[in-house]
Amino acid sequence: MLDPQLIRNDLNSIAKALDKRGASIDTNKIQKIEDKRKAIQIKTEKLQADRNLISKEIGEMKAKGKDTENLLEKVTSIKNQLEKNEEELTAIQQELNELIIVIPNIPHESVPDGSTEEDNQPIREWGEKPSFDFKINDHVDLGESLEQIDFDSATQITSSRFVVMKGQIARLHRALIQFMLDIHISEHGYQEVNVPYLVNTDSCTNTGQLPKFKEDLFHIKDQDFYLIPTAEIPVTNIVKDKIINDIELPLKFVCHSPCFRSEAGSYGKDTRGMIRQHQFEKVELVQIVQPENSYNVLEELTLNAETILKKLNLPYRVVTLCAGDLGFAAAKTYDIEVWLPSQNTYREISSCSNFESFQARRMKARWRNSKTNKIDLLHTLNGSGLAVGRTLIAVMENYQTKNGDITIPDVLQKYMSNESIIKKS
RNA sequence: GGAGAGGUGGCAGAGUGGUUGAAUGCACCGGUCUUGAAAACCGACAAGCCUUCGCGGGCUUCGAGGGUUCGAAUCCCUCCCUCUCCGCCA
Repeated sequence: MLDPQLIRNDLNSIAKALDKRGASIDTNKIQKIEDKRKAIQIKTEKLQADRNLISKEIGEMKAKGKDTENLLEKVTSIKNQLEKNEEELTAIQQELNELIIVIPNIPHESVPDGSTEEDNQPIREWGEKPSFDFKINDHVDLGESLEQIDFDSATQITSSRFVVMKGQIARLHRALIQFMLDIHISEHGYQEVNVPYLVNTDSCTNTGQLPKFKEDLFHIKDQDFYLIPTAEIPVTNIVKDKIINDIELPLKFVCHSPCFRSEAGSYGKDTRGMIRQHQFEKVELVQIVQPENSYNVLEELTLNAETILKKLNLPYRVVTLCAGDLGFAAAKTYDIEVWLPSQNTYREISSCSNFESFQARRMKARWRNSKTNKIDLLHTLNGSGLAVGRTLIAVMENYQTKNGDITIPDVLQKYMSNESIIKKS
């Protein structure tokens, strides 16, 4: 959520900034409702003050045993007016809130202009793309001929966009999770957390998935819970309604979790293989920081995610998302894209964002400055470190051999009984 | 699932209709004292919102929502959560 003060005082500059990301707001409508809100609120609070004063007086009179008939009459007429005003105020505050809650974050000044993926700005590349002296396969062909990836069974069990992994591939998948967690814990100083995979409406609203993107989520109707599309939701909401002392900051959390996405609206997209699934696993990095540090931390967090790819020796590049491609709550985002030989292109494997105070304001996550004793909103950041399914694909494709086996990256071998190759069993 | 108890400020814990946004203790912050620290003493100490250039003034909030009342932390209703015992269970 944007700062309500800003909305009140400088609506036009917000509109201008949002224009950059291709979002528009009806400034006239908002201004009109805001003006009305102000008038009604002032009037309502005046009436409340009057009522409080007289009620207090009645108490004093009664204590002295005096007659209160006059005062009661007076306060009754105030009460009737007040009820009407309070109703009106509630209604208009709600109307205003509904308008404000769907306004996306303002892009940071360093975010490049642009409206689509095409305008994203590559900022660095790492690693050497492998060259093969044989005809390469994609992960689907590799996995199926190894008989360790089974889409048919998954479809039978549930539906399309699910997968069954078996044997060494399943183990490799798990090894990747262990590896990622271990690096982030012991080399990058994150604390591991294990969180609920079902979350309530409030939590989803705080991080920005609701109310606007309900159709992307799986919803448990009976309980009004949602399956998490990312650990960002439960992990970030750890600081909901909290005031954190600055000596405890930054909070750095790493969390492995499954993620569930309905993928509504991506029907024709990535239908082959494990690129886009309804269920996948992810190791998520979350940092809760002081505002002045958040852009340095965005760089740090992105590098933390990149470290995994470096250690796996997978070629990748980092791009800065242009304003038009930014997610709803993000002020700035770096995407990390891994090289997929079968597609001869880079594919997103991590998205690292600074949300500034956008999420923190919604969840009332604040910190106390121990020098001034003042309270202020925190900044929140997160990024995948990394998406496990897509990392698995990248390993399979980049490490494939001529006869269809897969070499196990050195850093993963200790998680797989020191095996060095995945073969058909 | 059954029976009972309870949810109050950073924490602990008073408060059952009227000047209580809330006693008291602890923690935190400022000060006195001290070479320094501790102790002791003194003082300050919730958040959000509205209004104002500022000083200031006002409103709201005692799990959430509704109700009764001139007035609710306190009474009534619904929901959520926590704890204890029993049952069931990975």
